[in-house]
Amino acid sequence: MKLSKKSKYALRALACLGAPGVPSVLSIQEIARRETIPKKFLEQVLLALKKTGIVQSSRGKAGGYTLRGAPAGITLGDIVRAVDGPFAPFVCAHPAAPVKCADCPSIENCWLRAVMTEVGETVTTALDQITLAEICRRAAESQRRSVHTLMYDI
Amino acid sequence: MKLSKKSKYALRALACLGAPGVPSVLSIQEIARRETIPKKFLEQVLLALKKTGIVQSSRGKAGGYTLRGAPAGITLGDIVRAVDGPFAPFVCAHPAAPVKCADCPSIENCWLRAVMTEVGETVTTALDQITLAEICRRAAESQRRSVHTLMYDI
DNA sequence: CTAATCTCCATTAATTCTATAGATATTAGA
DNA sequence: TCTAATATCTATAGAATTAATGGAGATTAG
Repeated sequence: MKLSKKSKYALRALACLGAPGVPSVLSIQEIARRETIPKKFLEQVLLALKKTGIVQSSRGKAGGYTLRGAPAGITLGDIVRAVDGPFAPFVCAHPAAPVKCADCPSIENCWLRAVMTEVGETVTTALDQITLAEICRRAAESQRRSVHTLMYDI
Repeated sequence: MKLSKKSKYALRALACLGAPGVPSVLSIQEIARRETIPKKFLEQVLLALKKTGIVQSSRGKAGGYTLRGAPAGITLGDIVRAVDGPFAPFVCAHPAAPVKCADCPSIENCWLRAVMTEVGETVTTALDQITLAEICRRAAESQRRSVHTLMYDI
């Protein structure tokens, strides 16, 4: 079980936008260059992030993307949900729009549904504990450490 | 993000084997029939569950599968890991065999790796809180409730 | 105007998941 | 010993999803 590349790209793009000392507006092209993400694919990712209000955009020359809120107010859960949808262990345990599985008697009587819905909530809560601010902080730390290592290596 | 059908089938098969009042040895065919699972596919699922020691099997006529331990000692995490592998948000955050992602500078300096490894651990812990015993208990409960409902419906 | 940007829709390519097929090995019981 | 019912193993076909690309608008600063 793993996260999609979309999620990964979204995280990197947002960390880029949330990093201190970086222009607050970045174009798709610029983010793609910095993070080595296929430009057209990143376009879709950012569009999804925009649709859920995590980023905002401006068009035309000098346009680009910005974080819409403070990094401390954006969670890993928000990001993953924006690009991959919510975590629903099975379709019948979807938090917003549960659907009967083909192999269940009925959605009310699916005995896996209740417990799996809880599992979904637990995982979602776990993902919502981690904020973009925290991710950025740790990114910067890792960056520092890697530069440090490099100095000693040379 | 969701669990695979393999996981779902594994859960149902194990709940079947762990249900009280059911013969303790069940053949693939019998489990497939009870749970409406494609027989040859179930075969692979049970084989995976066997490889990690969750079930044991006997061959030949009158052969079949049995739980290897008590339902209380088998967790949802164990089951999902057996059939789908461990939860590794990204390949570089794989708990046992981390691999450098194609787009990371190096596995040590991947700044997402550390935080994502922790996320993986958190989710894993959550999945390991739920035991097969608990799932069976709730299955039986749901069964009872559905019969009850049926009686009133008629 | 023009060049750089975001937006939208469609399509192809790659990968993973689901399911099936067929041959072999094992075992209980007649 | 034979037979029928079972698990085991490897391979492959089919379906679905994910990843990536392409191209035609729409918008806007300068």
